[in-house]
Formats: sequence, C-alpha cells, structure tokens
Amino acid sequence: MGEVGEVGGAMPELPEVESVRRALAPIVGRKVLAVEVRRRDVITEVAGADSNLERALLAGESIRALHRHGKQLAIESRSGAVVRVQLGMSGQVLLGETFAAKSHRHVVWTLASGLTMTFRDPRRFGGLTVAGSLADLAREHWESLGPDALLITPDELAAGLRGSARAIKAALLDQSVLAGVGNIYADEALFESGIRPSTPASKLKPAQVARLTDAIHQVLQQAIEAGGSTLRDYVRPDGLPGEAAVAHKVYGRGGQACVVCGGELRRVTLAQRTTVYCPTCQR
DNA sequence: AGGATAGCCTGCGGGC
DNA sequence: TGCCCGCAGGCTATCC
Repeated sequence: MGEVGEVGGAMPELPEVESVRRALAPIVGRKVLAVEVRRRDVITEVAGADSNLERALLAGESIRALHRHGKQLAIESRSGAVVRVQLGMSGQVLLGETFAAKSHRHVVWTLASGLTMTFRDPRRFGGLTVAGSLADLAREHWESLGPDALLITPDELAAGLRGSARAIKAALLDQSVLAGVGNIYADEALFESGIRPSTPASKLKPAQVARLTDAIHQVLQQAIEAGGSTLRDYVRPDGLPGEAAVAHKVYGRGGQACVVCGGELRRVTLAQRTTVYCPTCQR
C-alpha cells in the first residue's frame, strides 16, 4: 500500500471534516496493529474508556465505522470503543507512509496491510478523545451539540435562535445551536441569504430563517462537492490541492467588490471574529 | 443561565 | 534578506 494522501487542512469546518471522513474509508474493516502516542496531552479520556491508552486508541481492534457530527469525527471499533477526532484549526489526519518527516505528528496508528494513519496538529487546538462507546461520547460531548448543519430544518434553526438577542453571526458560530458552521461558512451563508451579520438572532423573520437554512445547506454542500476547503494548503486524498474549487464570495474579501452589486465589502469584528458582508445586499 | 470573554498555540505574511 | 509582530480561529473554562 503506497501513499494514500493527506486528509484535512486548515480551518476545518463541516465540509472539510466530511471530506476527511470520506477519505478515511480505507481504514474501515482494518485491524489496528499498533498505536504510537508521541504526545499524550492531545488526548482526553471519557469515563469508561479503556485505562490502557493504546487500547483506548483502538490498538488490537478492527475499525467498524466512521461517524461525523458537525466538525467532529468519531472512529468506532468493532468492540464499540471510539476515538473522537477534533481538527481544531490546524489538525490533519494523514493516511500513508510518507509523512515521517513531518513535524507535530502526535499519534500514529499502524494498521493491517501496511497502512499508517497519523494525527498531526501543529497548533494543537484540536485533539483526540477516547471513549468506551458512542453512547458515552454522546453523553459527554455530542449531546450538547445542536443539529448537524447539513440536516438542520428551518424549524430547528428557528428554535435555536428563539429569544436570543445576540447577533445572528454569533449564534451561527455557537455549536450548541447548530453543529458544523465556522467563520467562513457563517459569512458565506449570511451573504447568500441577504442577512446582515449583526441582526439580532430573535429578530429574523420565518422567511429569513428558511432562506438562511437553505443557504447553510447550499454553501456546505457545495464545499463538500468541491472536495473540502478552498484554502491553499488543503490537499485532497488524490493529492491535488483543493484550492479554487469554490470561490468565497465574502470570506477574506473585505474591501473588495461585492460579486453581486459591485459595492465595497465591509470588514468588521463581530463575536470576536472577523466578519465580512455587503452593506447593500445584506439588510 | 445565557452570553461575553480570555486563552490556548504555531505558521505565515506584511512591513520595515 | 531577515526579523518582528500581528493575525488566524475552534473550543473550553471562567466570569458576569
């Protein structure tokens, strides 16, 4: 088995994580022969996880399935034990054998047939969580997440926004409202639905919530189909860069011309995050 | 108790 | 050319 590829890149939001999940398909059904923990502090344990860290990381197990909720990934073994992967800002999962020279390789799995999987994360905003079962992981972590952003309905989004005075941009970044949207796709979805990011969440009319829901689905789906991020250091499993697959219309374009009206896009800080919008198209 | 804020961490790009 | 500084931001803890 030669190099399979580099899976994951910068600024992972739902589409990037979904791309990683799909790209990890080769590990399903394979046995984990060994796990090397090079940096223990990237791993947290949920009560009930195997007290032996390598076993908790699925050493000796066969991989049964790959799950995703929002931006989080879970690798489930046949025994039911799971490893949650959070990519954070700079996390990657590498599949193949040609990555020994890379720095920040925190955990390395050796699987059957010579396949190697590596978790690397230079900034360490991400990490791994080991749990005895999906139910344990859900109880400790996933239950606090809102509906997955790809599946959320207008009614569910409306319920998450009800009574909330904060800006819609802040609400979209809140993973307990919906899971999977980060700064990039929040701005893109608000642009597509013509909603100003500073609008109080509870002030959105039902029609706006419906449009926003559609826009969230659309921008995420489009990004998944394009193979994940558009950012330059993202590399798809086939080794081709994902760059330029989708052009962001507002993210990173403050001061530039709106692709719809030609006006100047405005760059502000909202909810501690750089936010770009069109003052003409977004009311 | 919802919501705002701080802090974690490294790579990179702009400016000089 | 090379150095320095600011910025990027998902998530958790903490505070109000």
